[in-house]
Amino acid sequence: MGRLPTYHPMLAQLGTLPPPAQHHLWSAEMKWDGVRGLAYVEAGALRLMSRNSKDVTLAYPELYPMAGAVGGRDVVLDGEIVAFDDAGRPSFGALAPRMHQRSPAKVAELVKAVPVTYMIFDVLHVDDRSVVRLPYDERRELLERLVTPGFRWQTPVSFRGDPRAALDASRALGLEGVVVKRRDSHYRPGRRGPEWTKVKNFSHIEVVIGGWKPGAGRRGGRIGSLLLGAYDQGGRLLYVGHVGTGFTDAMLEALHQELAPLERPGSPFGVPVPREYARDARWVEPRLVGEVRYAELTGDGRLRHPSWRGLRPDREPAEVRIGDLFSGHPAGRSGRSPGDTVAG
DNA sequence: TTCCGACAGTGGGGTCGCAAT
DNA sequence: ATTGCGACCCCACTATCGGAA
Repeated sequence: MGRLPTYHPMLAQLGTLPPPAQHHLWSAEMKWDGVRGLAYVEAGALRLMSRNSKDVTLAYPELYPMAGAVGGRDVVLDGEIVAFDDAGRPSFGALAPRMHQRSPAKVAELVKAVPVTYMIFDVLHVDDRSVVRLPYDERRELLERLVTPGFRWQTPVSFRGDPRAALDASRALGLEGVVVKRRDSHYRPGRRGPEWTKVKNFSHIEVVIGGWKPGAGRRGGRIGSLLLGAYDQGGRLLYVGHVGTGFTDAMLEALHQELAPLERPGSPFGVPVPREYARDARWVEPRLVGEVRYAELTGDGRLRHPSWRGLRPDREPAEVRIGDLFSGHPAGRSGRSPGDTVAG
């Protein structure tokens, strides 16, 4: 049998849950926060490829035995490589050191510290046959017959029925969200479309603008990003990250107008902002409050995947407390609005 | 005509490796 | 030894354009 063809992973589009009348057309899977990987099992050997078709096999030796768990077939599988933290939740941060590591000795250390699990959710090819034209339901059935779950790999369940229940479960489990997939859809390699829709559990916070960085390219001469802060118990303005997306051109212009008269020579932050950010920063009096949507906080207390929602002129900067980031906002009541997760 | 998909280009938090300082 | 930078990972988002509806 011939060499396996190369596939590019199909991507999900960010969106909202389908309306209830269409629930029977969709299936929901938990969204695993890790790195995408296509697994090529050929002649009993595993090859793992990243989203951009880089060979990352050497970084994940604990997955090699998976080659013996597909009934001796040559297959191409699609899934997510995930590292779990002590609480049993997927942790991108715990996975990060592995992603670029190729040195066998260092990899071995990392495997021992934080082993990964391959969450398999699709099958693209079996022996000489591409199965991407099979509908999702049939590929799932094939996948579950094909793969024998192991300690370091599994085929997590696909939920039928009300996807809202799956989304609620994802939130309760501290997961990123769900991916809903059309049960009659083909696998479209390398494409991003609504037949795979990711629905995420976002949080919202209010932040104080403490400065901004000039942009580049078409953002040249304008705001590139905003430096954000929140006050701690001692009244110090702590740096919580940047936001550089979510603005329309008009919003950028309006912000520029509002920030210009607030400019000041030194940083308003009560603790040093990392040098690489402070270098070309323009500081402002911390008077403006805005709202930011984000996926989660990093280990350093920075916003991950932040996006700007708009100014909050109704808020006082002094009300913006860092404590709101770490407590008092359990996942689930952290300011989600219905529009985030439910189709309108 | 309007709408949608794909793309390019901006921005974020990270890690690692390597060249320049 | 430190710093800067690009290559990879994760990603959100806006603006644009051409073709589908």
